[in-house]
Amino acid sequence: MKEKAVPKYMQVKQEIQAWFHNGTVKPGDLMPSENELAERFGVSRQTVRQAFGELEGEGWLSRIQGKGTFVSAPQAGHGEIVRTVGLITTYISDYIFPHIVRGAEAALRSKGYRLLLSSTDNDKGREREALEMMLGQPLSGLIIEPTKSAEGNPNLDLYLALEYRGIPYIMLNEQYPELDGPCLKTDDALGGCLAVRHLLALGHEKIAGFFKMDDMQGVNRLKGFRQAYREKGLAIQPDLVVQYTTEEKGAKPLETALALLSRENGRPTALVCYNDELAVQLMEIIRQSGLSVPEDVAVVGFDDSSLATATETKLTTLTHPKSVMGQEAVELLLRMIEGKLSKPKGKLYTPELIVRSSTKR
Amino acid sequence: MKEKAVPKYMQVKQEIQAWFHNGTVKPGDLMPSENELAERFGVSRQTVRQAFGELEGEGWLSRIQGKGTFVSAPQAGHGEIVRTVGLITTYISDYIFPHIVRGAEAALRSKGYRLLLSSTDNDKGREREALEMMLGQPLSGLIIEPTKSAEGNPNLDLYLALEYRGIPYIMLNEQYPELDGPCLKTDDALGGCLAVRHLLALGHEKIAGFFKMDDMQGVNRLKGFRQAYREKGLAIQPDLVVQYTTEEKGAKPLETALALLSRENGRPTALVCYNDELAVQLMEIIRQSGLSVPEDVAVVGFDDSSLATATETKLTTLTHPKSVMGQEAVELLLRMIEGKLSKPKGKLYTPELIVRSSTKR
DNA sequence: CGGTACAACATGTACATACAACATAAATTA
DNA sequence: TAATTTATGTTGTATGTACATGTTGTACCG
Repeated sequence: MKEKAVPKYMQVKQEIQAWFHNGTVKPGDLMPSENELAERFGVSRQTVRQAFGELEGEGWLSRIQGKGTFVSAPQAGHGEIVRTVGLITTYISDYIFPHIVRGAEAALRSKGYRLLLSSTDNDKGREREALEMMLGQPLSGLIIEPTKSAEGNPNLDLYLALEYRGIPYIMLNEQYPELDGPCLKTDDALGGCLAVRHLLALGHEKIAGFFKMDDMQGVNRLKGFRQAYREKGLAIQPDLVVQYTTEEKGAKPLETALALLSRENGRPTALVCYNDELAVQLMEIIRQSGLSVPEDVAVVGFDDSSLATATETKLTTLTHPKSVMGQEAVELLLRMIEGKLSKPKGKLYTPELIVRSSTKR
Repeated sequence: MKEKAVPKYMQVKQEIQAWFHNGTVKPGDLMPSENELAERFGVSRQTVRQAFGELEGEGWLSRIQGKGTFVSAPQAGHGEIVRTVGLITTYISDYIFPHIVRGAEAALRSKGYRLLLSSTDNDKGREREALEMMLGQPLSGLIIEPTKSAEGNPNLDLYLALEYRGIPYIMLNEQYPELDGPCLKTDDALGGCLAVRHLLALGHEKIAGFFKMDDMQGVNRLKGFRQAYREKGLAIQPDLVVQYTTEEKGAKPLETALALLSRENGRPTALVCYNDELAVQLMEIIRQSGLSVPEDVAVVGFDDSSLATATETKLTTLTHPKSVMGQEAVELLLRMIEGKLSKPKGKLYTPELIVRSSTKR
């Protein structure tokens, strides 16, 4: 997955396009001269010319020999009503995201809107690409699942461009702290809390937790995990809390689990997993360790995905709105688009614990 | 006599345009290389490039790195560049379809195209809705997975509209018999054949097959199923072939399997399942019948989905290109869009048998 | 015979230079 | 003062070089 081959003139072009979006330059303005930009970007004048040439071809700029280069007025559209909504998720193919997409698509189709889809693979650079691509043509509104929401927002300028252009948008699952638009999410802290309360009520004391810490969902689920302990006046054994990132998810949590499970004493009797995907992997690890679920080790997942019931031992997990979230996001967004909403408010879904056969005692 | 103000690149451009008009070159032709023209016109390669660049922008030429410059088909371009590709699948959220979408999205994003997504839920009415919606605004091309491809095509008029408007399209998985566009699919008959051959080689004789018959994939997989029997000179026991439709898939195959497995004598020793999804469900049925996989009953699935390895008993299954199919569909479509393909041809993927622990003896 | 490696050639990117054409404002001149 | 010239800065044209990247056919090798 290496695509570092972005030509300079393309970078220049995108940078300049960003100026249009965020209002650095306005229609009618005189652009800096080719030579000045060349020096500012550290490229040759020819390279700037190539970028300008494409932008002129696309109608963003108009050049007048001897005078300078000007920003074109936003082509007063063909008057056509745009009925297209963008959806940017972190992943498309994995896990619960297809259900979110599905819910959104169904709701949009029933309203006569088209769905533009893109994904970021949890990479902020790709998030930028996706936003720029969507902004390149007319758009009614946007639904975005933030990328690595716990780590800041380098694409803030593009979100401001959205607001500048009056395109409403909604966040899914988490909100960037820098922004204040509406957001639909689950009460992840409560979910973590419910999971641990359930296990404590079953008599478990050594409960290990595995959380992905580069998005707010993991952070909040861990927060709930700790809160449940506090409620009981218990202290958490630090080495039973495993934190990892997206990049590490293929190995670190599995290896750590294997190490924890092979302990002679102090072996955890229950695992709280960041999501069902990890839970299923850890159940496999448990089997390989010669232990069984739920007799030796109880397991709790998150999201109530299809994986939860595909395995032989059905997984105890917490619900996630999934397709309902996609659907309601669209409904809220369409009301914002149609201007029928004064102050859009997000929604906090309350997760429910589904007790199946992976927890006991 | 100061009319010498015609730039060289403009003269070159006009000269080349004359070739289009007087038939010196025809659409699809390969233009002489930049270097050759530069020499012929007595100008530098850069000057030729500038002329070519404008002609490309106006739609006369298309350039392919490494191959050459080609004369475009005369399309009544509104000049406006549309870079949006539609993708219509039967389902979005389930099974292998997210992977196809993912492959397509990644390929499109890297080429600067946007992806319009819709789904039909395997319903021809919704397929019509989706097509109409996509046709409602400018579109570069379309990738479609046919709905119930074994049952005819009531939306033929819309496909003809696509051709009339010069919008290229590609079929996935199956092709409507009425149409003859390019199609990417797997060799499902071979897949069915491989599955049965494998089981016969293991000594199984009573092999039951479960096939969804309202799309061509199921029909072809059954065809391969029967062919493998013929090769061995064996006859198929008719009641071991279970056919069902999308609407029946929730109950009929499961109930029939339960009935077959509870037979005193004549119980099948192996099941060939339309796909992994059904295979996992049938493995559950087998467990409920007090039997085990693969000791009592062997199971073969199709598509090598994530379900195949999520279960305790890993599933023997046949590969499906999945995301590669989405990616290659996009690559083919973009070449068609850019007019760089004279006669687009589909592709037939060869499935491979992945032997895991669900087959034995 | 089939696969690999490589050479040849196509377009793509980047930089450099030089001068021409044009617009504008300041300086000069009638 | 008004017209003209000049200086300066802009984009436009033209050419050069160099290397990167993608495609294709051929020669080679197993």
